[in-house]
Amino acid sequence: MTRERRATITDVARAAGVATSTVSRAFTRPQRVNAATREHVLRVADELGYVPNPAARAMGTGRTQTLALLVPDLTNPFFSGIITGAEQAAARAGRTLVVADTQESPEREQHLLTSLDPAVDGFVVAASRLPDDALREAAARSRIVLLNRATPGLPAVVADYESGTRQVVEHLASLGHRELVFLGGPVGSWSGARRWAGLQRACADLGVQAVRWGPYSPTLAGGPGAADAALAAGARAVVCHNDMLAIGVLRRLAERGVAVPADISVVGFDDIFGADFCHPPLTTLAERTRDAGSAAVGLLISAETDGVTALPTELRVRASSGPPRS
Amino acid sequence: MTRERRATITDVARAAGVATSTVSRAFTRPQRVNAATREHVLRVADELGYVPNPAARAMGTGRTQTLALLVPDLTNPFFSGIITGAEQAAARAGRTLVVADTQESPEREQHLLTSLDPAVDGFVVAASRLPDDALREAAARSRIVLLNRATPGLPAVVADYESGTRQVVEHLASLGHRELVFLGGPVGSWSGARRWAGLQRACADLGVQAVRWGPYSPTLAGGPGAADAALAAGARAVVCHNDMLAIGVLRRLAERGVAVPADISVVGFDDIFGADFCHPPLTTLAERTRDAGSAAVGLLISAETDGVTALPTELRVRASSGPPRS
DNA sequence: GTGAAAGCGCTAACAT
DNA sequence: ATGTTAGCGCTTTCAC
Repeated sequence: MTRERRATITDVARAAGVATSTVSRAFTRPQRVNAATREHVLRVADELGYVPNPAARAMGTGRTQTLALLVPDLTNPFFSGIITGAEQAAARAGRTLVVADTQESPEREQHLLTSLDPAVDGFVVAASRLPDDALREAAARSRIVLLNRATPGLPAVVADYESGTRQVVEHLASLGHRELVFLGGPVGSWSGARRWAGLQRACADLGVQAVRWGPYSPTLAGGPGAADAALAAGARAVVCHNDMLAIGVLRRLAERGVAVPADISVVGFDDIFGADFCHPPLTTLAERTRDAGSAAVGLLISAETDGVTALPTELRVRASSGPPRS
Repeated sequence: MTRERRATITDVARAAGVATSTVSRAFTRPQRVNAATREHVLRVADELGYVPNPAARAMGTGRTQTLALLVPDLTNPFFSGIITGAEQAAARAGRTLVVADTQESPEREQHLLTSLDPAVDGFVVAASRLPDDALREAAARSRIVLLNRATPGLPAVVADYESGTRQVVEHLASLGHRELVFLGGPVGSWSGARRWAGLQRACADLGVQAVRWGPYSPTLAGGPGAADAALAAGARAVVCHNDMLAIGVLRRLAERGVAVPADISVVGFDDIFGADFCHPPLTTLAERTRDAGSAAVGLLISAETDGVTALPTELRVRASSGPPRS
């Protein structure tokens, strides 16, 4: 099968009887070319099936009109919302989005940041696992917006964990809980640290005892270990690092015949797909992931160089939390 | 903040005291350059933080080392597996993957196929909504591999629906069901058509009555309408276009106090994230989406031009299906 | 084995 | 308003 050679700007120029620069302008600065000529050029281009070659365009301008989104785990539905939001915002702005999976690996994240650099105009890095100085160094080369991670000097979009964790604690306290266990995720997780810090502050204010256990894997697979530990210690309310872990915990508790929420209340973070139809439906702190994804892309495009955008969160109370059985 | 200018091949050549062509060769044809020179060049390049510019490379060669994946709906977890598999296969092969959402729109799919064309070396188009001739036309310009869609002349990766649907019908028949209702998805859906065709054949062979209703939206939102219709007609077993719809149906049945599976059995397709922890856990035909994604990318890279790869499916029997209450 | 030089398709001065 | 021309960073003949 022989593929047709793509029409170039030169082909269009020749067919339209104008210079290549006119064709170029007709596409990039329509107002800077006579209306009639523009019409004509555009029509000829269309007939020839001409589509500008972004690689060639990138060479002259240095801008690729492409943005990269780095996520730690493509299979985690939490990031689906972010991807969707980012993709929409990029598409709206006429940019192409490249999505890459860092597989929770700082090395791979670092590698992508350098190898993709010449190919893109900037990065949205979600839940970065990189140390602050590595991020700042990368930011000296490329435009970077952080998502659910913040470090001084870099623009970031984060969930408002301060208010969010307070909502969680108030909810549990109002149900009569006086102590809670935080089932923590990876030690290096920035959002995990913020969640725990917020919970602690809120607990202190509201007279609730809080302890942190873990780390547990922030996946369904982390559930059994976390659930067993909570059970062994007689916890009556657990707050999990994220929904994946929380759902894993729920499943393990069901296996072991433990009643939720009568025996133990379970709360998660993220409100991922599935949190409302697992059993029992999960009480969780919802983040506006679509908005976060599109906000991050927006910052990237507007060339923001600093500042933290905090997005509101919302506690979704479902059946996994309730008053402790006395 | 002034960003450092990226080192170019010229910088490396100058610093290493060789010609640019030697630097180029050191990267692209390591064996065609003296080992010592190569070492030296590579070391200098590393010191300068040189990373080849893919856009420039693309101009000379015409290959961008970038592949595009088009999906109808990024928020559908079914496609998460495909994205993951495709991304892994692309990364393994040193390619970059671009993911775009067609939003179930043939027009947008068409548009992406042409506008992205010069930017990528080929497309994986998942669950294409385009008519056969539009696909063939696109394939004359770009390299295309279809996923869960097939049309003569184009390479494709599909699930083995023939065997899969038979497993579904055998399962229901073995439980004592003598009739089933297929709650169909979008009319234009190729996989929907194959699923229905397979169900019909299997039903004919096994003496089961089958009727098709719909179309319903293949989303959670499609559930209520589909469930209500099934209920009104007294269906005892429904097979849904996909898991999203099936879970929507499940939720609606729960709302209406209908017992699953005693009153009605529900079966889905895809085994998406959540299918095993919704309530009751959903019996569904699992497709190997990760494998499908990576297989499609593999075909793209190996420049396959035709042939259908059928991937095995597996029925996951869970609690949503059972014998009808007599 | 290595260098010199000609493009790849496009944009952006600079002319006209 | 439009044409001319010089690159952008890299690969690739073609010489040496």
